[in-house]
Amino acid sequence: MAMSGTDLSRMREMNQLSVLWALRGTAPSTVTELAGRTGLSRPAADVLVQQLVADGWAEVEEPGASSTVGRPARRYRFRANAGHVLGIDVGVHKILVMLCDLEGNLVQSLRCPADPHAGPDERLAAVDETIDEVLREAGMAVTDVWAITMGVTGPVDGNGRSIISTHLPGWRDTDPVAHLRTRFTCPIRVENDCKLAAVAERWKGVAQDADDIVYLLAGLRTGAGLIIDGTLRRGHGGVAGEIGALKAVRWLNAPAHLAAHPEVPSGAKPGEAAAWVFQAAREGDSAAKTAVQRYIRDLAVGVAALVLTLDPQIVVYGGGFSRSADLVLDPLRRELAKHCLRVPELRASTLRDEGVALGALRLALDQVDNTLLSSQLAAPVAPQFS
Amino acid sequence: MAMSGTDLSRMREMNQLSVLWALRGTAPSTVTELAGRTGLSRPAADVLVQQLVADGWAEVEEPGASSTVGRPARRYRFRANAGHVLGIDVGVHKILVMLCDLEGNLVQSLRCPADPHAGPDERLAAVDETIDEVLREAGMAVTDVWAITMGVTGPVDGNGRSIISTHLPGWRDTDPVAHLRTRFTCPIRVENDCKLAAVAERWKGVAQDADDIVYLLAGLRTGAGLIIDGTLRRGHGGVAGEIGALKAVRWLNAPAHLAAHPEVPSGAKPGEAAAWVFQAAREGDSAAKTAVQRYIRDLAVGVAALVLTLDPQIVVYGGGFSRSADLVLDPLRRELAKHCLRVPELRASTLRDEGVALGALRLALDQVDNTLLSSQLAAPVAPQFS
DNA sequence: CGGACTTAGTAAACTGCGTAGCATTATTCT
DNA sequence: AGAATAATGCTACGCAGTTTACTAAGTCCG
Repeated sequence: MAMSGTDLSRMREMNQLSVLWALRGTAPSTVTELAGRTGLSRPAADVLVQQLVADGWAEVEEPGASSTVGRPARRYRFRANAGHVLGIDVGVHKILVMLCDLEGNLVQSLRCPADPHAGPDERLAAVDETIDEVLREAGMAVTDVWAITMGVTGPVDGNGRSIISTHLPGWRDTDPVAHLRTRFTCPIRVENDCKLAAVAERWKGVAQDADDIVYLLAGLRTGAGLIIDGTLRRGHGGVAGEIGALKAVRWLNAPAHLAAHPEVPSGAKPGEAAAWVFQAAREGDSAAKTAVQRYIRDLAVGVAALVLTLDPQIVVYGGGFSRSADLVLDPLRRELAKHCLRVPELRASTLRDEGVALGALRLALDQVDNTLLSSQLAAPVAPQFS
Repeated sequence: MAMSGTDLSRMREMNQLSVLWALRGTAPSTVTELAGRTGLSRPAADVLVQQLVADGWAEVEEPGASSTVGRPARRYRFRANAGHVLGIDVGVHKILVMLCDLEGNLVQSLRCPADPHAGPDERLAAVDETIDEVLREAGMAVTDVWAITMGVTGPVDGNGRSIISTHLPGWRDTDPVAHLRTRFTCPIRVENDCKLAAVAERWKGVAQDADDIVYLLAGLRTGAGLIIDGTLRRGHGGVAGEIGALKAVRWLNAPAHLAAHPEVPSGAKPGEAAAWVFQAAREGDSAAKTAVQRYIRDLAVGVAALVLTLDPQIVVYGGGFSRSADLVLDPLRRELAKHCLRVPELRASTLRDEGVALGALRLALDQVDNTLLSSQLAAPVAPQFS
């Protein structure tokens, strides 16, 4: 609560920001609309929006065919393409790079397969190539990128370095932020994949209406991302949500139930085996149904621990297994009812394998908002460093 | 981020608040000091602080013997006794009422024993009597109280009604907020005791330096209160932290280990039995040491679940058993090291049985800050309703 | 003991910002 | 074509904080 005194120039800054926020995320607006939305008088809104145009934050749309009586109004539009941000999902098997503008509209994206055994140098080189390709196709230069967020598996510290464990080979000794800094001068952030996917659900997924969310990344590995009071929570050391480490919580073993089915086609990869068991269960195979049941029973203990701790409004079931959410949600809900005082809503993610990259985009956009659009409002150029 | 436009009158309001915040919690200040602290010019700080004096928020201290060169300055002081708040701890065995001024200085407090079997009407009557006695001794009228927060055992919903379970007999069907509203028109809040004690640790306890805190109320019942990013978290339904409900977490049984010692003096109450076992363990009794060990082992599972979920900076061990923290902290730390990825600091509370009431005071003060000292700054009178 | 020095308090002029109100302009309706 | 409607542009106004200058009230030192 360290309020500080304000003078007139700061007031103008605030009002300019207020107009800018009123401009964003809406259809092109007239000055009168802006005045109404900001609570400012029309002349004030007018000079402020014209300043925004002069600075390059907004652009004018001259009146066309008017549909109503009276003099047609000029409309002003936020220049969403003044800058762009990158969201990157570095997975074990794939790399996904997305580029969007300042309003979050997807401009370009590219998925490229990755060698699961590739070391950090090789993997980062593949990331670089994918980024280059995306920028090339979008016709962007390096300086058009205002922020980058990258998602990786496993816990990450405040500096973006992997700690404790990760399934990216050799990643423990890598500093991906430093790598990206050799090419980009904008703010760069590296974050855990579950946490990013959680952010994505609140942004464009099934949890847009909630402020307290537990997101489950369910696949061969199970992880969680937590949003409390609308904000992603990392914990003091960046390992919030890693409930699977508790021995009483059988998250490590839970997916093993699925692989243990006796009739799984030999030679199937683990992920395919799980999908096969889910399908068999859907078709009535009783051994498969038992396997799924056991998986859910073990999964539920960890989810219950998270739910009892946080009392969220919504639990989102995402990750690779969310394609089989039809088999999981109802039994999981019943299991949770056994454990929890208050059972939250349970929803299946619909973001498929794009959640991590989308969440990365959102965090990068947040970074831009905090750096450029809050404290001081300069002309639109890429912010430096973080 | 719904920024709204500002005009000059609002700017003055903000600056007045800024001066008020600069005035609070510090020694009486000169205008020059205020100007420096707020970033305003000296004339501006001057007229603003004089307005605060006129409104009754501040008072002047005429210059006395000056210790430095130059003309001695008038000093201005926040009028902390312009209003007061009540913090109430309604326990099973006792009622504790505290009264403090707007800067949090304790003005009066009174503890009075309660009949464990008393019903809600009788208990609330005792609360009323204790409040009256405190106000009488402090020479305060009902209208001098600007906010009240009351702590009770067990989960509480957003309206202050007990849900799920509580150990106050008959409390489920009581509306304590409505009861207090018959006498007080100020904002009233009823909150779970663990949560309040957590708030107290961050305010005046051992966790003043942390923003992410797990507080354990350890006694015959075990409970938890969570502070994340400096804010008390209730969860969507008010049951955040109730990890003890999980069967894999043996919090219900954990204290039973202490009572099960074969040589506990017969006729001892459960609380005394636990204290006896702790003392015996301290003196080397091996059966007692085993009992404590088992208690800690079971306690640790639940704590680990909370810690793994939230990754806090500090875990505070409070509640009735915190007198025996010397026996608990080190073994608990070792147990946590087995379960957790990152072991947080573990500290013992020093607030004895005053934590709940202190936390209640703090929340009541927060309420005053939000109502009176933030949006609009009227003359100092008690806010109405909540 | 008195003048130089330091700091506080006060009053004026100045600048900047948003508001209110009115004239002007562009379009539709009759 | 003229009335009605709604946006735009312009000017005078009031208010808040800053700057600057000056006065008041102390201390320090020769």
